[in-house]
Amino acid sequence: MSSHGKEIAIALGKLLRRDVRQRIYVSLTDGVGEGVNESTYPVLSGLERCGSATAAELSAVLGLDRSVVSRHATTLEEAGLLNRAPDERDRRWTALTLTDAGKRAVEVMRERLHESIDDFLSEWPDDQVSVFTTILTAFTTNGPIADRTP
Amino acid sequence: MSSHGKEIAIALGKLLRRDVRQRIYVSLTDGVGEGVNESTYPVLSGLERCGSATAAELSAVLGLDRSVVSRHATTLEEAGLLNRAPDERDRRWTALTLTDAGKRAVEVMRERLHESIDDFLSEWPDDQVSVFTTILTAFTTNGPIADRTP
DNA sequence: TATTGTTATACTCTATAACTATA
DNA sequence: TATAGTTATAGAGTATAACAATA
Repeated sequence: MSSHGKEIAIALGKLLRRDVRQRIYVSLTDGVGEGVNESTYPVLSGLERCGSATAAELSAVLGLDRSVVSRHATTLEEAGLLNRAPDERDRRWTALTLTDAGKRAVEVMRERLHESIDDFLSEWPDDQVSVFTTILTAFTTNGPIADRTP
Repeated sequence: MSSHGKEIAIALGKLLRRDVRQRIYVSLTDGVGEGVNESTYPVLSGLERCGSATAAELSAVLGLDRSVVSRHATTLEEAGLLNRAPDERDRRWTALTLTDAGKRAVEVMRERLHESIDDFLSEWPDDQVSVFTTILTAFTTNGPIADRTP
């Protein structure tokens, strides 16, 4: 019944710091390729998860305006990491799809991320890591952090 | 020996989203007072932890440039939440100190934060919450997120 | 000479608004 | 009429640079 709110609040505060965020994304994206940075990474990553999507669909997933996604898509397109194509379902839409180079870039960054996380977690017993993962996932899905808009 | 890197990466990605960050800080600072927002909250909160500090000291703690801290301090000073005073230790310095109103504001926000976190965590067994807290704290202190500059 | 606080400036990122095309 | 994509504009926040004051 002890209260961990304070400790968690401190840890959360660190995570939300701009310089910390920046360091995370720089370590992820450094040297991966032209146009890949803190801002464009989520578009690249989100596209990999969705397979293929429109700017509007991605904007909902990423919590960004569709105009922002469109601009980042242009950057990534110019870098040869994604393609634009007319969407057959509705000719108002534009389907965004990763190129092979785009897929490779995501692969590299994912591996960096997962490896650095797993490296750190290897210090802890696996059952404790499972608990950590479960609660952290719940925290960002149903917790005080989650979107409550219906 | 299972790999939780992927799940944690997804949760982390959500936490780092701008709209999520904004929602967190709005829920914390909403209605607390003039000038209290996502940008100035860390200054207020950091000052509460340090007791009294200069802009340069705070800037190191918060990961911001001292010019930014100085400007936020002006905002908070104008709102009556902190005071500037010459620092006796060195007359080049300016000591920032919370006013009573500033202390009350921090108190309100801290309570909101801790309560919402504890509320969420009440669903989980206390020993699991302890594990979560321990690993999360380590994650932001020694983990892949932490500052490695000596 | 070096450091703090402050201010002015430039840069980055995002949201909003407006326009075009398609339904 | 309504919605997606795109582009232009404006706003917020930060870092950098420059200056004055003090050590």
